[in-house]
Amino acid sequence: MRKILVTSALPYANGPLHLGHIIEAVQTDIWVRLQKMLGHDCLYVCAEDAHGTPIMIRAQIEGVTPEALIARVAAEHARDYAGFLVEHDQFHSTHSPENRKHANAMYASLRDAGHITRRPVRQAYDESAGMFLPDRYVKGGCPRCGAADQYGDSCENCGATYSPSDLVNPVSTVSGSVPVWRESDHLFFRLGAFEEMLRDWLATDALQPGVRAKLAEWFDAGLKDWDISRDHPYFGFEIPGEPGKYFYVWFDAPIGYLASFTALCRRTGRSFEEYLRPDSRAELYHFIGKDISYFHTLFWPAVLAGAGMRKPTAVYVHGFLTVNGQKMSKSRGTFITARRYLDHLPAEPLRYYFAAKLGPDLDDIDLNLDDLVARVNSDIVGKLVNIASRCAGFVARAGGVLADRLPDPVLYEELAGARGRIAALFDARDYAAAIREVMLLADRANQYVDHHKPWALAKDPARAGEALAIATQGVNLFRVLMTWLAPVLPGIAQDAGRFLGVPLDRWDAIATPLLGVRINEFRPLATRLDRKQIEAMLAAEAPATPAPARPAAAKATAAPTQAATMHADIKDFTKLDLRVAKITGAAAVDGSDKLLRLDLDLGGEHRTVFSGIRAAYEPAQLTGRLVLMVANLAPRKMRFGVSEGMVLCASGDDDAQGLYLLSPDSGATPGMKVT
RNA sequence: GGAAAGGUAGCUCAGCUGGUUAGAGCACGGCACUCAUAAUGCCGGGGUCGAGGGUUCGAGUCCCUCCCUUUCCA
Repeated sequence: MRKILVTSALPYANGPLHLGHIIEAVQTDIWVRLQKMLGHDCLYVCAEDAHGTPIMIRAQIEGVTPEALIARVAAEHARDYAGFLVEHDQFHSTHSPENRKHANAMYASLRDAGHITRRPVRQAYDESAGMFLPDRYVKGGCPRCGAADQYGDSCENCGATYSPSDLVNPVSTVSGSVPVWRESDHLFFRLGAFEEMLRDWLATDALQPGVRAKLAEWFDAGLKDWDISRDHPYFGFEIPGEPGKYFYVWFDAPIGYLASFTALCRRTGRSFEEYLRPDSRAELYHFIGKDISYFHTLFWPAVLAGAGMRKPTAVYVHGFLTVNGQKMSKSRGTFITARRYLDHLPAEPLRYYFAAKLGPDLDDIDLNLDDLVARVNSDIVGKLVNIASRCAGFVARAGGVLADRLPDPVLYEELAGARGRIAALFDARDYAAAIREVMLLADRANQYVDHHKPWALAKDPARAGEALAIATQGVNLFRVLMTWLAPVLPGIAQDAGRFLGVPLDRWDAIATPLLGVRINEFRPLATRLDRKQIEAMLAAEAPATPAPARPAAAKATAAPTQAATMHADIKDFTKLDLRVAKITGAAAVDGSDKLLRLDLDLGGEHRTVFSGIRAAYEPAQLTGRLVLMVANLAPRKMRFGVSEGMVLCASGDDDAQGLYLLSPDSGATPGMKVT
């Protein structure tokens, strides 16, 4: 039995999943489900990618610990994957004991074998925040075209690439201060030592032609050492024997595959060694997007080999997702999170649509929303499910039991006999070709029913048996087709299995038709999509990622809140002294189940405020975060002391909707006026 | 800036190493049928294959230039 271990890329734990994540997860999930149906021992593992500066900073902005942030995001991710019927055998985290153990051990192997070197790196340093700044956290003018407000690695205006020190008037996006340049020692992985091994690996069919070409370019450019350490403060694993230095997030991220698998092994009693030792006969596949092929086709195999483990059997790279022909865009409303999609539409149509467009190579995939509706309605409802729907009545009226034999075994074999070919197309990840073939055969089934007209036969009591036979043939053709789509449409396949009285979970089960058995009442297996659902989704505000202020784009359809009833003039507004404040301390108030006592720094001035947010926030989460406050609210004497202002929160009509502190964007400092 | 992939009917896509009148599904028009979630079947209109050059007896398919789209660049 083939033993197969499959991964898809780890989602980063600083934000929600969007459809770009989902297409990869769906591609992987379909492949895994196929292998399982074929009878192989196939496992699908994934994990949260939980380390790095962006997580640390995001947590600061939200006023929570990194651990709390990644726990929350992990729960959201798990919910969204489940919503799209993506079934992991193990879902873990890079911030786990297993990952620390593997990262340390692999690093030690590399170091002991002489693959690690050390040299100083000059990097932007934010003195007020006390941290080194990744390129993306320095902004400034492009040194080539002069465009303002560009990231430290490349210019979005002219496409130039450079380093942060080249920027004109660089600014830290963490604190808004001007960064200085500081040197510190970094650890490097010496990739060049693995060139020959990588070239050999490249010669196998582990990689698609497009990826190979890309690799050849990298070889030509010369393999550079890879910087795998970052200095304190950093959210990650401290490197053994290197106080104050941490593994770079991209070093321990792919190791997360192994950590997740280790957790699975412990849970199920499998042998990690059997899969990862250099001479393992198990297969290891990574599904990834083309943006991270560098990490997976150079560093990762080299790290594995350097640590005495096997290399991946293959890395399968897919293209990017565009929506309606364009890059997903927040301002156009086409930046679609998984949650937003699921709030308005069912998952399986999208799984089908992605499958119908996914090929074996790196082409980008376009999600055309009108096409989605048309295609799903006509293929799934109009063609496929229709076969069962139109035949079920004849079987039911004849007593609910299928005929004892097929009237057209040749046609049955014509369809069922294609199973090897279709499995091969799915296996080669040419889902689009597989779907085309299945739908062509679905047409044959509808033609068959149409040609033999069971409804005419059923009218003649003497020929009622013939009508049942035709319907039996139709139901069996449906079973064949639905089996093939089970990896793509697992929920519908499960319902179809209930209708047929047998599960559609084995690819070869269709070698023999279903005869002489009772089947169950037919219930609609899929409903049509309505373009209105698409429109509703596009109109919905993307949660958690408010669109940038752009009045012209504001939808007139946005429901006005009841607050917009009374006008305040500018004088009313200027009476309020709104300020940015930093919480320097927070504690529960004895004798009150609602209040927290907050110590606030207003840029030199200190205030104490009692705030009724105890139900929504743990005091420990709050220290250090920035909030907005009304600084000139008349002091109010309370039982517990004097409250010298009020912090601002958003809330719904009732407590159940929660309470949310307001924060300024990064860059604001305590004491700034809000106007 | 360097590089890759793509530009084929209104829409989404097939067209392998160049070879008879360029295909499918959807949409559209006509007919048929009524079992089925207004589903299905049959027939049909519709493309100077991004533009321009070139190689060839012959190019959507090879070469060059340009335009557009998407993506990647440790």
